[in-house]
Amino acid sequence: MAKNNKNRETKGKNRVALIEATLDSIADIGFARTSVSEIIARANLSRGMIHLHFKGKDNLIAEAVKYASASYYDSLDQLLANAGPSPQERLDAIIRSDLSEEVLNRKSVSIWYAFRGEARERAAVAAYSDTRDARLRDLAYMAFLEIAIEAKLPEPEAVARDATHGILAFLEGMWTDYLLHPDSFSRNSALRIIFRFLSALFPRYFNLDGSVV
Amino acid sequence: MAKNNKNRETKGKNRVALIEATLDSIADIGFARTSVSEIIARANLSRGMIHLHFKGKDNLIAEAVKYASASYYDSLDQLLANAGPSPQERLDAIIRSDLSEEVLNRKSVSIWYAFRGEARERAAVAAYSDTRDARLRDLAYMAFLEIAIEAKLPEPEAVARDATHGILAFLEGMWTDYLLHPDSFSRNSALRIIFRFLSALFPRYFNLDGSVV
DNA sequence: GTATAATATGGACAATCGTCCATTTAACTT
DNA sequence: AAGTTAAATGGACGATTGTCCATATTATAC
Repeated sequence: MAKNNKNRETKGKNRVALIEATLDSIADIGFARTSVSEIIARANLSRGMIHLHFKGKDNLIAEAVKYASASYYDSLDQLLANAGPSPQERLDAIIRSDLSEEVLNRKSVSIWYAFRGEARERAAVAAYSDTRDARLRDLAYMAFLEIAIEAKLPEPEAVARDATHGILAFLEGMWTDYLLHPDSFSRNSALRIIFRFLSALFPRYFNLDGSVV
Repeated sequence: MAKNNKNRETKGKNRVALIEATLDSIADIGFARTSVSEIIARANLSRGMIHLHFKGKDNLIAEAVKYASASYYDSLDQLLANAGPSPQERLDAIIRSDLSEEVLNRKSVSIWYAFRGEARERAAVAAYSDTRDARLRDLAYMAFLEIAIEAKLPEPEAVARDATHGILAFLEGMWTDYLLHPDSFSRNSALRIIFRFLSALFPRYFNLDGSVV
């Protein structure tokens, strides 16, 4: 037992090392230039390791997609745990988390866009992130619906649906902004802009600084 | 003279054929799998043509970036020419154009994201699109500023700046939406969502269907 | 119609790709 | 301590990469 654990720990260590070297390479030099030689050089491991752990490069890439997706949602979940109870506080947490340095940084945004840019990997990304993406979407929808009903807006479901779709598109757009202009990108501006739009839609629940309780 | 023209026409024809074959391949199978062999097969031309017209693959890719960028802005400009005179009509035109089938379609969105995903090509994309992007940004800013001043909003410059940034991020987000879910994406939903947010910010200038005159 | 120059072809080339395996090294069991 | 199993190495392999050139073809000029 103890032996197996130790063995598996070592094995797992190099497995993860390969995945992280792959992601590093993709973030640094792009998907197209990320070769087996590049990956093993970054991981300081020998050629055969990829075959041993993943049976081939394609599988390694697939696992890297899974890993990156899981990392994103894990970070997000961790930050979301601190959200206040009110719907506007929950939305505030979603927005701030998705724009936080822990979730949105040069490496993560590069990796995310690299995978999306490759036709073959888009399906893999979708497969591994759609269920959890749906959960996030649901979280936002419920919060908006609560607000729309309490604010006695007409057609609260339609408002909540559009607001949810809108906020997620907004966040996506901010990620693109960061990818294309990482130096001039400002998290505070991004937050203020989103909250400006939200405060126009739900004046009593948001202002330029975030949620109002 | 006449000879040179005819020669140059033929030459130019194959030059463009190579660029378009490159873009087709990138859209279809991604950047990483787009090889010289793949490109010449799609263009029905011989191996040496890439060297003759572009001196190498890297240069062909660079020209393809330029070409794709120019195509996008050309389509956009053409559609923007039909915009009405009022600021809200100009913004309406920007939004509708950027989400029109002519500008936003499976091929264009695939190409755009493929280039952005490749670290090496991000700089090239930025170089060829930033000046014209700035023009679009300026167009939107001027329109929003006009509205914000006329509506007597406090701090009209700040409002216009945020609204501009916000709308462009919104549009970016909708493109991502289309990339990830091309089948379920709805142009009408995208438009309604954007106009819902805009009508909240500027109630007398927009409603759910677009600009109000 | 012949000469000249531009355009196009397709294969040769070294370099690199990803896969796989014979071998060595390390870990664990008894 | 010897034996057994798992992990790791690094080179061999054929396939494919992008570049480039000798050659053929076509278009223009004289």
